[in-house]
Amino acid sequence: MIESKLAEALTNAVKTMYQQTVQPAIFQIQKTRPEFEGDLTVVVFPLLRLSRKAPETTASELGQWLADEMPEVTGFNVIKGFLNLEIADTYWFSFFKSASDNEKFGFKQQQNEPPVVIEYSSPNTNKPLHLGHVRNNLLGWSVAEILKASGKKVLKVNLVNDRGIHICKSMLAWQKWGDGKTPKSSGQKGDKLVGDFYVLFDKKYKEQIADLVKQGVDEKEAALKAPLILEAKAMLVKWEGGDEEIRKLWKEMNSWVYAGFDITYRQMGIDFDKIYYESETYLLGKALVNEGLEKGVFFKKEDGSVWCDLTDEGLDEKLLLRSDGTSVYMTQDLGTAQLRYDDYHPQKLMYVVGNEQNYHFDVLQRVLKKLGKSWAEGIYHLSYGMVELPHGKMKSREGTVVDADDLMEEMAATARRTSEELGKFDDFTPEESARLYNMIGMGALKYFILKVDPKKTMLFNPEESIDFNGNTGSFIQYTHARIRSVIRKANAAGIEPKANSVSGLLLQKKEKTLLKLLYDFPQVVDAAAEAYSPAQIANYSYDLAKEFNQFYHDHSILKEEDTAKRDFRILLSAFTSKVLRSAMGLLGIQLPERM
RNA sequence: GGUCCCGUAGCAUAAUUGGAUAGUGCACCUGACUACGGAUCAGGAGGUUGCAGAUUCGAAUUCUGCCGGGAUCACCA
Repeated sequence: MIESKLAEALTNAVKTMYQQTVQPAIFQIQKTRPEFEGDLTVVVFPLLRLSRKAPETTASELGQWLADEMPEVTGFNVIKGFLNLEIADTYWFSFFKSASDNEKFGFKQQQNEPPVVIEYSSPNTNKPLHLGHVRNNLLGWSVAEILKASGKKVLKVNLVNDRGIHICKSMLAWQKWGDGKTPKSSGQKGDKLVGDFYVLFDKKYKEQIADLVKQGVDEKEAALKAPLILEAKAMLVKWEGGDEEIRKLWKEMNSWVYAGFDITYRQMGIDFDKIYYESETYLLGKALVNEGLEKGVFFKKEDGSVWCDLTDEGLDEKLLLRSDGTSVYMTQDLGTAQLRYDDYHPQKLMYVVGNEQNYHFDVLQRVLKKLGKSWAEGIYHLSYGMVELPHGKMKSREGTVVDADDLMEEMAATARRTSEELGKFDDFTPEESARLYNMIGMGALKYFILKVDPKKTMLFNPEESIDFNGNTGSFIQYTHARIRSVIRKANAAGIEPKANSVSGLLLQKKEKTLLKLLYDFPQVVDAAAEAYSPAQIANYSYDLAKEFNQFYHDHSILKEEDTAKRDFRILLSAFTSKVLRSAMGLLGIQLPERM
């Protein structure tokens, strides 16, 4: 890499000219802004204490040194405290030759070190997936892929919340009013069917509360005493007691939900290496709590409830076991964390969970540390912002929840409409066009969501839907399709150039900026992995596509008469399409040959 | 009220992590070889980066205090 060579040369320069010994890392070498001449820029302000000279003088001296010492440096200019360096075309060409054929360009080999376990999705089995899950799923999947690309071993895991009072509510409603309805008998998707019964429960429960209030019962008390909620609680006790009939129903209804989730996940294009179920792990937490009691790091109150005192760390006391001995959310998460650690001994335990749970994960880590689990240090909560609608948050009560399946279908339908308006492709079979519209719709959706910095709250406007023009997934897909079209044409004309035959050319301006941008890709992957940010990959992809379009606009490719230039441009285009595919692949977005 | 997060053009967003004149898209104007694919390209207009201080060669970015928005502080998950 040229940057490290420059840093090394600068280290020598400082040693020789200014008699100072420094680490190469102190040199700030960045891309030269397009409005200035040059390729790379050294910021000299931090070096003034070494040179004890004016910024311009220091920059000139260092620039001269580099120009003398490094054949790659063909020129330099100084503006204020910025030393702009020109890098030889031969350097960029040699990069081009070494990288353009490499399918894995930008991807590191897997390092031999403990894995990263990343949990995402984490659905409840009482309702279908919605827009919030979509952001979660896309984010988790993409971060996992980016980490893999940066050389990490990664395990994607899902934790399904398949037990608890909320599940019992759906079950109870189905028992009472379901008439034996199944996904098969009704033709309804399993998660939707179960979700409907959850909603039905809520409706009937509210009616009961209202009746009680009419009879003069206090509203809070009514909520606790309504027959339906008592039944649901009784059912939960039965479930925990292993009641056969209840367990059977529970298994069946959950299986409907899983079949429904599978369809949604498949359509979304996400997957998991392992699925944990809370019903299988919730007991482990209790053992940990007992361990803490024995060690004296937790304490029991008079009513029998167990707590962890975090007041000396600026937090509150945290409940770990109810007075009746049943476990709470925290208890379960302690258990699953331990299990996950035992399963994989990971270097990092990541949780992709909304920022509403920041406090929960802060507490989780602290409690585990109190238990003396040194691996708790590796817990990382990848906290992301909520998705809001123009009128505010999604509220199931107000019917403003955006269903994941509906959304994806709508996206594909919009893609179809747009394509038809533009009058494309009569020669596609129905299957081919369906695949394409799906690819475009999902690409738009994924890009729209992933281009936003994870930690930011984002706004989603269903009416305006998602753009297909400008900074969008479709723009990048279109760019790719156009490149592929050029290459098809070239191949059809019998032109199939090889990278190592390219030589003796000078880079045109747009060729150079494009090539330099391609050169950046590996660093972008690293930075995105470091920051857990698919948004950085999305922004890079957009810049790259935009840059290519400018190049494409300014220069002829196939019509270029100088065959050496023509061949180079074909290869440069092919290289671009490859990197676009790699980058967008990290976001789970496919790029079509035609669109 | 305590703790944490966020305020960038009408809207949506970026800024190489403290670097040059704060980029980009949508929407709005104006243009583009009679298209190697116009879902494209070029140009215009739009900003006191919520406000006020502090730190320094240099601040959207760090610190302090306000203002505004959100989350959380459950024997819910």
